[in-house]
Amino acid sequence: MTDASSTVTEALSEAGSKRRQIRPKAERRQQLIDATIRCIAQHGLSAVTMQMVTREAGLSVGIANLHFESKDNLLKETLRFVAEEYHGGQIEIMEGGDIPDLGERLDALLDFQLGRGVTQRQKMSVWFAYYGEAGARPVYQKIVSTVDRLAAQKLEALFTDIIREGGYQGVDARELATGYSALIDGLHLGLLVTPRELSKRRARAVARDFLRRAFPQHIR
Amino acid sequence: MTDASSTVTEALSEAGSKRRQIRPKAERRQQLIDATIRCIAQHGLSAVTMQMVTREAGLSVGIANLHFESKDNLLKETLRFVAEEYHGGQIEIMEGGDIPDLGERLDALLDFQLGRGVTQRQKMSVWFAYYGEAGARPVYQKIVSTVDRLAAQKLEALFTDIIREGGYQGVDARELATGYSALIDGLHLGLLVTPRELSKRRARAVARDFLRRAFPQHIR
DNA sequence: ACCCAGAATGAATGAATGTTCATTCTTCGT
DNA sequence: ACGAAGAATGAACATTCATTCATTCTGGGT
Repeated sequence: MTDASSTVTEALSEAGSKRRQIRPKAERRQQLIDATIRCIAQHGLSAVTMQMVTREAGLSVGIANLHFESKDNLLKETLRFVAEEYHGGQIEIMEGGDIPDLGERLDALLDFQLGRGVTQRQKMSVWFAYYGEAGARPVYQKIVSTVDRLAAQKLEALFTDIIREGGYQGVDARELATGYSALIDGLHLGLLVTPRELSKRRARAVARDFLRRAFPQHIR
Repeated sequence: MTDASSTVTEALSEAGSKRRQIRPKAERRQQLIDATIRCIAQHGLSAVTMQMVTREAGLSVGIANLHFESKDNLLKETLRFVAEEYHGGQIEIMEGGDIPDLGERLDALLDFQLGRGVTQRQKMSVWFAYYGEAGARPVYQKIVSTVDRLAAQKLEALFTDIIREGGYQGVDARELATGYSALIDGLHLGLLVTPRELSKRRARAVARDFLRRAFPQHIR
């Protein structure tokens, strides 16, 4: 800790050390996925290169093919990670034993979907970069479909509970869930492509409005 | 017309003639843009090459750089074309002197946005391919923002008229327009990425539901 | 103190791609 | 019929990038 060599090592590691470190496979994988996310957000999916990603991760080019077999695979795993993180977060809230009140649970969901800071914007970029390619790449479609379907079911279940609790008439949970999901996706798009026209604040207001119109007793 | 050489020429042109044809600049540009759209839809934006596009157009590689200076420019112009076509169509309907009844005009708009056949799917692919890159490419953001802003204004104006005509209370035209636009974008995404989960029929029903909830007297 | 399994490196390789331009060909006005 | 303007071609070039692998290095086990 206090001897000369470790001091040098730490100083170098902050500046861009040449010192080689051996770390477990799982850690390196995550490190590379995180770097990939940052690169996609900053340069766009089509401009991402292996050199760029490994440089961002502070590692050599060879290592990417050591832990992932190929660039294609790295990109695929990155999508899987982002998809599972995003949908996993939603699902946790929707199942949420944490929040017994259904109206509050809806609020928490909305906050998760349209809240957060810069990080969220990075994830959004990645999200839509893959959507853009999904039309031509069945692999991406499949990854997204899988997690998407589960989240859709949970949302429908939550809406069903709310409809029952509120005794709302003439409302179809499934259709409403489809609409709400699409609305959130569309708002994400707006935040990404025309941030000048659509503030995060207004996006939240729009989504809340949708929910209020459907479940007036539960929202505000 | 009836001599041997022209017969041969026509036969060859149907099979994939080597015969060189000179055409006006505007026509060649459109030909290349159309080919680009098909290539993006089929292979994804990141996989598109100049060879692919010019081959699809039945032309040589050199011609793309003759009419557009570079690949970047061809892609930019293709986005501009798709954006203007899509938003132009919407705007025409919304201004629509053709359809005096406001409810019917809404219906026509919805049909335009979620109707059409295979062609529409191609355009959607292109649309979202660019959205995916927009986060990292200000040029794309600008092209989309420009046409988007105009369409948003027209939609807000139409909603304002409908609100006045129906005497709807506590409804904000601007917020509703933002929500409706986002909903349509989200439904397009769903149609593109998870066509198995979301049929075009159901997408239309969801959008119609949104409008009915806001303007019950005007929709069905 | 020593060793070695395997983690990490990065120069080298070959394939793919955007762009150029010397050349060929078509069309149209005369 | 002829010639010039310029549209069209595609082989050649330079660059960029994913992938490989011979080599180096690290850290835990003995």
